[in-house]
Amino acid sequence: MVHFANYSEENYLKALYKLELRQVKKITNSAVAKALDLNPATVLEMMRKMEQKKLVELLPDKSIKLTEKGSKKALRTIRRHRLWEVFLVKKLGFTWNEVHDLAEQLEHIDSDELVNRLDEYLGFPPFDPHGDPIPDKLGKIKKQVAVPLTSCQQGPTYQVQHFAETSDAFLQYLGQVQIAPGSKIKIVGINAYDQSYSLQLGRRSVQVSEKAAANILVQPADH
Amino acid sequence: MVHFANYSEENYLKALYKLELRQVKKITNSAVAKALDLNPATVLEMMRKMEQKKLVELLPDKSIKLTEKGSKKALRTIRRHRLWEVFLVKKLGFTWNEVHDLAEQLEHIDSDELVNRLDEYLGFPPFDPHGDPIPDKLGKIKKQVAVPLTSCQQGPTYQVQHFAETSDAFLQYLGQVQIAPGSKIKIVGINAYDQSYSLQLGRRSVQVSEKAAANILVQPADH
DNA sequence: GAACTTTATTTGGCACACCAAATAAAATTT
DNA sequence: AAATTTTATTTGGTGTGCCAAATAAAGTTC
Ligand SMILES: [Mn+2]
Ligand SMILES: [Mn+2]
Ligand SMILES: [Mn+2]
Ligand SMILES: [Mn+2]
Repeated sequence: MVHFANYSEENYLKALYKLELRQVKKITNSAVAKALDLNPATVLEMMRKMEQKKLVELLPDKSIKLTEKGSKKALRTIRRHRLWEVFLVKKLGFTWNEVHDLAEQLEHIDSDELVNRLDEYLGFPPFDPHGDPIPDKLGKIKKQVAVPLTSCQQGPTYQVQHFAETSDAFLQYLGQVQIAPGSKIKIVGINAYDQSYSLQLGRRSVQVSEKAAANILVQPADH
Repeated sequence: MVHFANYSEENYLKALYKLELRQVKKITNSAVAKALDLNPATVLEMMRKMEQKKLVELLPDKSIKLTEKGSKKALRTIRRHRLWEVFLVKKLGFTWNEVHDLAEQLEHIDSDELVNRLDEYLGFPPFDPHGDPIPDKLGKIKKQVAVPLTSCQQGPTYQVQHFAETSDAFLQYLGQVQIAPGSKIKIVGINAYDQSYSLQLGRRSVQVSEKAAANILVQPADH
């Protein structure tokens, strides 16, 4: 074969889409490199190729933007990924935390017919096992709404979207506990005495007040 | 990723396995090249790498032989291929002639856990939609038995294995109609008057007597 | 057994997706 | 505004799989 479909390209598109979703202000080569664990030089090279293919625009301020075509393509891959995840959990009995890496492979299987039949077979599920919305055949996807951490359960991983407050004090506080847009958070427990939240961020444990938690807006992490 | 699992290697292993199954007397680089539609130089190069990895033996007479390790690995890929084919037909409603190319992609998804669960989900099917046996978890596969063309139906493609007669006259006859081990045959019809068989070989149509058909031993072509 | 034909191997190259190190440009600090 | 730090880009690689053309070896025919 030697030309392995669009394996890499699809991964770049997904990464870009997710950065845009996270409202990263300026999507740079290095941001993408970090997201995909690649060298910035590699990303730059690829971005130029993808610009040729009209999948991205490289703006004068060096930021990268998906074109309509690029977005559509990213959503097709995300659709596949999430539908395979549903299949693995619902039909093959995997648990939700086992399926991501497999879906990372399956998402690149190149056939719209296959994915549409899979969708039908699964009963057109609107969400994947992690709570993320599944784009439909036409690429329409439910807007992901960020919710305050106070309305979330223990267990799943959430990703910080933005904050409901912008005071210096709050932002400084966030810096202190190292919570930023993009951070992945698990709720470990809620203190029965003062309603404060015990959170897990990677290997770090932090404690935040209920007030703070109410201002942290998250959505289910899509893995 | 850049190191796409063992995509190519798996395809070489499958091709070698199938050539051995067809009892090709001497499996050469060019035979493999033809089977995979590659340049012989490419195959040679790959064979040397695979020899290093103890997947094949390169014999003094320049023939290629799978090692035990190589065979096992080939069978794992064949198992995946055939199970996915069953899935596509039984669960997603594809027809048996639509599934091969998809399975060609799916077979390279790297997870034993996945394929074993799929096997279970499908109820441990012994055969794929083309009638080929599916190796079990341990790589055990039912010996494929060749049957006379006279016991086959119209429609599916069969592959010639060997012949029940070895007379010069018969072999010469086969040469004339260009039927050889490995040939793919479809039965187009059986003449009601003399029981002769109308066969399709690629784009060639040939007519053989019932007597000849009885001596042509075939098995379902696995695509 | 010489000539020819076929098959195998070597050689040099290519595309893709990647990286590390050097340099250039931009942003930040002082 | 200089100096410093950070970020972006260029440059020169690498490994994997592939090919075409040249050469070498083996087989076949005469
Ligand atoms: Mn996932
Ligand atoms: Mn992926
Ligand atoms: Mn098949
Ligand atoms: Mn394959």
